Amino acid sequence: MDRANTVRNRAQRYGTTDSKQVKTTMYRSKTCGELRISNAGEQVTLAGWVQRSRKMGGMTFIDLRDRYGITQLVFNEEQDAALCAQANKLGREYVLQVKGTVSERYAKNDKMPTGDIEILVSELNVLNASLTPPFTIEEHTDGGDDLRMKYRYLDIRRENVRANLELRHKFCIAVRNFLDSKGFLEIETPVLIGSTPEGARDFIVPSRMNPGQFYALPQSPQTLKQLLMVAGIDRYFQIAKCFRDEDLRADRQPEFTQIDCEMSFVTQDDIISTFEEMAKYLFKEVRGYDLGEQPFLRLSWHEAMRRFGSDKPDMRFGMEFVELMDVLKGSGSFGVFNDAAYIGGICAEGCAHYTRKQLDQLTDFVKSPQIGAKGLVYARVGEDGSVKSSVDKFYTPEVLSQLRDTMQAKPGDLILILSGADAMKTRKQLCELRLEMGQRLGLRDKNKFSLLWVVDFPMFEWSEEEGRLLAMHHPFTAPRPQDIPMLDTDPASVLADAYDMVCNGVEVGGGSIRIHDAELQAKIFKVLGFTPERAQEQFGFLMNAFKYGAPPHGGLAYGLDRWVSLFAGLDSIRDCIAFPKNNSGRDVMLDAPSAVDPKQLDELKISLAADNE
RNA sequence: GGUGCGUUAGUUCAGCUGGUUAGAAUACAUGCCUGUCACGCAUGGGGUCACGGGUUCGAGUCCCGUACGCACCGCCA
Repeated sequence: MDRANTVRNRAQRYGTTDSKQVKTTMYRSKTCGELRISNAGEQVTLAGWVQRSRKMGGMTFIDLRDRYGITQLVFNEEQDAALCAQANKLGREYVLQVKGTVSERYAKNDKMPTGDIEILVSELNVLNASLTPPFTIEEHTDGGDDLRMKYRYLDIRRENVRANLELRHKFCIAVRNFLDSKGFLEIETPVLIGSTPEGARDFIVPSRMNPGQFYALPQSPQTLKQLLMVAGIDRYFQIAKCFRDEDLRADRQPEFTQIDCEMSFVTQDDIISTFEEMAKYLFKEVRGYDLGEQPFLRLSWHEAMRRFGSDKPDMRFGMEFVELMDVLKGSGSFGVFNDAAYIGGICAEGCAHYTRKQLDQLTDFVKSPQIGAKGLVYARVGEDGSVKSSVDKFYTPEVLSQLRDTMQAKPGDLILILSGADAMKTRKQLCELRLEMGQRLGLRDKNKFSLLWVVDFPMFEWSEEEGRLLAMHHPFTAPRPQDIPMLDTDPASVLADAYDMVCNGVEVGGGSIRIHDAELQAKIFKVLGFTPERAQEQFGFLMNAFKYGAPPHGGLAYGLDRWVSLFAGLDSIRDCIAFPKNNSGRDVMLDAPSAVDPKQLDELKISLAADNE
């Protein structure tokens, strides 16, 4: 890959800060990214870090780097032997200030924006020395993740990490511009709030002035933004830090950022159209990607599960599920299918040539512990339309032809089939297989984006662990008005006025119409297994507020880290967070969390269990 | 709470079926080199093979445990 081109493309794509915006200071008159051939002859002062130095006999070249780019410095022994000797002593990442003349290069480098010029240095100040960094400060570093996190301040000097942070900045500016133009007020809500047991585990913070009592950090500003609606704010947003004390993943951090929004006097359609417009604006403004005029596709949760086995389907490619119960159950002697509660297939176009080895790999994939399928049935469609499958001996050619026709498979296609006793579980397994095939066929292009809304989520889901219904979204979500009567008769079938925005198989935002009626809210808590006393104790502040004229309201929250990761094509949200936590929730740079001084614990009236000391 | 993979030079890694003094690349240091830009060439220093235990005549290599890292499942309203 041509490195200079990727740098230039990224600068265009991300709208990297124009270095000319950076004003002259005592330390420098120009940045390392802005000088061009038109500046030849100018006297300039630059400051930056030594990226690399090259000694060629009596000449020494140093690449000086700052946030804006790299400029080559040149020292010539014949012209100033003492200065050249000084330059030869400089190590990587030394901080320099240099004065000199911009001059046209004898040998130009068309791979870098400043490649036509160099600085003939007349004065060199070493502002600070540097130890040899533990990994190379380059786009393709030799450092592993752990080491990069420990020395994150060096990692951020790398052009691509810095570009991710710049992209994040651009994103936030665009968010503020859009929401401001729509009349939203940015309002900060507290970070020290009360603990609520519903949902994720809270991070808790002891209160010195109230011994034995604890604040909690918000999992989201949900209830506070609803109170702002009661307060008549009408349109609110906040770029809000949220905290959840759960296990981490590549796309999950214990503290993360939401674009949290709420609106009054709106229906689901009002919210969807507002935030769809916002999504299109952000894609165009920040990513330079045109999502077109068409409204996003909307799928009900049940339809998404039926057709893709997921509530966040990747719509960059088709390969929809085809249910095969009518075709394969009971029409042959294959016991596995005859006992199945669900049989579903996907059709991989042009994959009939897959070798036995490749098919075995796919079988191993679906049988792996994280997928957990029992086995994989496949059927190849030959060029003459004939079907050759792994279950040939159980079915007549007529049934297999019917399979081909039901799957709408063409000559050269490969049909992959999973079955199981639990329809939902099997669909999820088939979803994983679909994503794997999409990956293998190159259909999950990081530069292509496909968005949709998933709507009509179930209101509740059954928790085996707790033996009760839990709110699928959160307990403040309004049921669809037509489903409210079912709260008494069949709560598990009630659908919610809730919606998720999904991009490329990633949930990038979610929200709902909220309950604004104290009685309905009390009823939901009852369905969730709260006694009236406990509901009042934990959520009384909200239900009481509803009694003072709460307007109908609803909202949505975008996951900022996920948006930026998608825009930058990152595999992990860590790469767009300045100082992320590792897999175990540790900050390896600060070595946090850590034990505290016993004096601090005494002040808080906290004692630790013996086995923790 | 669980599963898988990993831990060897500053760094990224190789090291076979257990067998003499543990290698490569890169980084670092020194020297040569006047148009390099992944400069080149030569020389050199650099290792508690994560930790603890076990098997064995002998362990970087096999076994058990622990710690740490990454990915995933559970969990994440």
